[in-house]
Amino acid sequence: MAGSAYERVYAVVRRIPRGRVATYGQVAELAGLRGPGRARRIGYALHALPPGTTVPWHRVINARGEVSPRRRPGEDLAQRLLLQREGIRFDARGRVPLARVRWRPRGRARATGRPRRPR
DNA sequence: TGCTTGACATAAT
DNA sequence: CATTATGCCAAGC
Repeated sequence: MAGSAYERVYAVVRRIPRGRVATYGQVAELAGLRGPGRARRIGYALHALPPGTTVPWHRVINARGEVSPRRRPGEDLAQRLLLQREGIRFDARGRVPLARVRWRPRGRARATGRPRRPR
């Protein structure tokens, strides 16, 4: 039930508006999981989603602005089509301009389009 | 109970 | 800018 790390992740993904995308790291941070490595769990959580879910999992992509290459060929392609269907354009390299389509949650948390972590 | 894999991220080359 | 190597944590077997 609610309270699980997965539920928090799903809750965040559900807030992603149509036509916008979020990165795994961004979702992880918004879900309360911070730091490197947590992003990996986001993919795991989404993969655990049951069929027929209402969670817009396809709006979650990697930090490169690219659809993560998955083990099953074709799945990533389907994700790309879903995004294109929402008005998101991909360039020849299969990447999306994150600066333009990245979801910017306001008031709820930071993750403003600023680089996260100075080195 | 312990090892391997994984829808990633970051730093280095 | 692309690729390679390493780190992190949890779930699956």
